[in-house]
Amino acid sequence: MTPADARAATARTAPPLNRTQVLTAAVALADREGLAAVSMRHLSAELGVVPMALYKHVADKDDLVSGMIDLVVAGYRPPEAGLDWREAVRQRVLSARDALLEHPWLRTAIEAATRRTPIVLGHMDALAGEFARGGLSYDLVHHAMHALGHRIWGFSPEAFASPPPRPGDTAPPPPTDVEAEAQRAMVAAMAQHFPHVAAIALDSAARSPSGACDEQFEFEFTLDLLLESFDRLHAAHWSSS
Amino acid sequence: MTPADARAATARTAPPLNRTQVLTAAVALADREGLAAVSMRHLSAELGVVPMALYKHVADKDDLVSGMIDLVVAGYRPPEAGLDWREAVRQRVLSARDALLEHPWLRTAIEAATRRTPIVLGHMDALAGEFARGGLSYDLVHHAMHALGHRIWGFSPEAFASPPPRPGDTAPPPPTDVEAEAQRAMVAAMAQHFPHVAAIALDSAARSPSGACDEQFEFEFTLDLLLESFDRLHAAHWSSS
DNA sequence: ACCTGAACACCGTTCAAGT
DNA sequence: ACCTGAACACCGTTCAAGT
Repeated sequence: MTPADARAATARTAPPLNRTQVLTAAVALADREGLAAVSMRHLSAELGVVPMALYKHVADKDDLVSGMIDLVVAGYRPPEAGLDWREAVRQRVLSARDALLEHPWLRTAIEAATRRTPIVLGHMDALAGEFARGGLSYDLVHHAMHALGHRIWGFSPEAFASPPPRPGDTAPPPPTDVEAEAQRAMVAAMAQHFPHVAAIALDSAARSPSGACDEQFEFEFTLDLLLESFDRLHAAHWSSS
Repeated sequence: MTPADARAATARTAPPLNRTQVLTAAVALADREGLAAVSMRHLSAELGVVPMALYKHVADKDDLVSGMIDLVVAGYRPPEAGLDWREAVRQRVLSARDALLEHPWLRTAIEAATRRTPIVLGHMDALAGEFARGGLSYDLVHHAMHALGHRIWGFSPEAFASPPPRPGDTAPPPPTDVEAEAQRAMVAAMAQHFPHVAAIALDSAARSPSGACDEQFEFEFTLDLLLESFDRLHAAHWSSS
């Protein structure tokens, strides 16, 4: 079905496109096929419309991606009222993490983002506000936000973990015997050349039966480590001037 | 000058291209015009060669970028021998940071990278090795690496800072009077809608005369905060099993 | 107000061919 | 062994035109 056909089929009944529809479709497309699949041309085809039609609702590609981020970030849940600042920050960050697990493309999108929208600023402000209401000086709040880094958005920097699988990828076929043998050799070579990385992997495997690093545990552990550090600095009468 | 002309001009004297030349030229191009300018076509034109010629020295675009990262990471300086583990980690991370300041595109490249090369694994292993030689359990080393996150590569996650200027961008023209007025209004609106972000900016400006956040100080402060946390967990007899 | 069509200046990568 | 040329299937975005 060409865009013209699709348009003709719905010309009488369908209301004109609007920004929310475009962004919602973009998010759904990214969820399904990954961020790389979200091109102006692919997205427009999905909406039964010519590529240039999108430019009425979105300034350009950058604005489209910003809008997708906003749509998700706007859904972060605020914490219950009356919580201790540590717990309030914890809940905000874990809520961000929930959204991220639903939308795996969000990590890449945020890392590549170049604009600071009001919604995004609002999230940062809310988080800074929790610290400030807890009595931390703005100097310490500043340092705390930097130390949290991308955990603010619900993910830790992926310097150590392997890259996540993308939805577009097909599952790898089961290894043949010679491939399995080659893999064993690889692991042995790894252990020889990178003994500490190998030791960490072994230790981690021994700790969790699944063999993989427990990402959720790791995230919460590091988050709590940071919160404790801020608390300690705060308790040490870290002063603002 | 077309690629053919360039080739003809040097056909007798120039030796054939090799991988190192391709990667070095790619790094220089990225330093000069930003990572976005490093396309197979642009790079090949710069080398006086047809795009497909690069594929003899590089598997594909991903391999090209991996090679660029390797070239820089291979230049990270190892710390002096006999240092305390905390100081050794500190020096490795600060050396990574030096390289990053020379190559601003490195942050984006590492964040987008999908392959784990031996050179990159080697850096992670060296860092994990410093912790391990300090007597930390591999479980704690694992957590420490996660907490360091992208600081391993010399940058902190840019969740709070504004995106860095790209070499390709032209400097903005000086603001006219009405623009300056509009900017003042923006700042006032910021302070109203995002009071905590504004307070942090004000506090930071009061602290450093330049008005901007002192990135280097911030980086080292957070790095030291993390190192202290690991040390404390270590001293608390954090056990491995 | 919203969508279309054709065009422009780009991409990465294939294949078969040259020297 | 290394480089070329033509082609394919894509991009984002412009401009002028339709309804």
